[in-house]
Amino acid sequence: MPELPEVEVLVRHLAPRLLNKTIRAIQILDRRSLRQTTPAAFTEALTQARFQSLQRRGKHLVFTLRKHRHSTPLIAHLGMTGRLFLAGKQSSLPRHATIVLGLARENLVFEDVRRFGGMTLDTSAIERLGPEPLEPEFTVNTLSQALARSRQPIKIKLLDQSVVAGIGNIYASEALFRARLDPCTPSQLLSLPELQRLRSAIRRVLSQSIRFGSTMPLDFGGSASRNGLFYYGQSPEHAGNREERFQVYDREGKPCRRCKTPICKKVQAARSTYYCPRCQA
DNA sequence: CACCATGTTCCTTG
DNA sequence: CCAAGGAACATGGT
Repeated sequence: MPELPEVEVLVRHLAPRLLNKTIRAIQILDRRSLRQTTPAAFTEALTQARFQSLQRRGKHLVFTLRKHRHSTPLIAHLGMTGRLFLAGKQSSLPRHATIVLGLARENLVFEDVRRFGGMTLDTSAIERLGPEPLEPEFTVNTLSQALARSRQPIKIKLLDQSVVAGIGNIYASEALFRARLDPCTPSQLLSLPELQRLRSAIRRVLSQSIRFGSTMPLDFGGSASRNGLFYYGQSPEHAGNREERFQVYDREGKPCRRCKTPICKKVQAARSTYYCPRCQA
């Protein structure tokens, strides 16, 4: 699930549903999902705390809770396979549920098959993030400065969360296709017009994907069998539309939508990059 | 069995 | 000190 658009849609879904609700009980089923804090400290800080706000920063969910007139931040990251959802108290927990925050009538469930994600009270990871790509702070100037001294391929640099926050492996390829840039271009060689195209392409593809919903409709589609667990983006028109949503990602060998040339795949920094060899020359 | 997967961090090397 | 590359983390799907 987790790149900026998916997290954003999830945040918009959860925020109004959590507002002013109080955590009554906490179950930590797998302490590996707790980062930089002990179960005791986590439970002590959050039990009887009330949800005041929920925002997104990069791929992180940032909850602000209120307890004894103090604000406590709670950070969640979904890693590769993390999910966060509200479920009725009577519904059974999924196999890989790791942390359950019990509210009055529902549970906020964190589940994570691979356990690359987690929750923490430590905000330091947030502070190291680069600008929010959809905010005015993300300018050609800041992008240019972040890339100026790097010879690394631009595709790899886009995955660096200190350059710009929230882009992952899917949207890095998608943004470069829309900007018509070769993923292998050394970052410092990008011209000003190219950087403008890249910034604009990043903003367009992220905004469009937020509008569209989740990139992982099948994950949510399976929720029906889980009785009561629900997610965003599970409307029928979202089923099986991965192919329509992406211009290049996971489309190796299929015709470029713009020029019909077969899409290529190559490995950079141990991750797959997809691109059109003609449009992105 | 082999390889691949939406992410991040830590260690090593230059 | 910094940039860059690679392994590690853990599990499931094809």
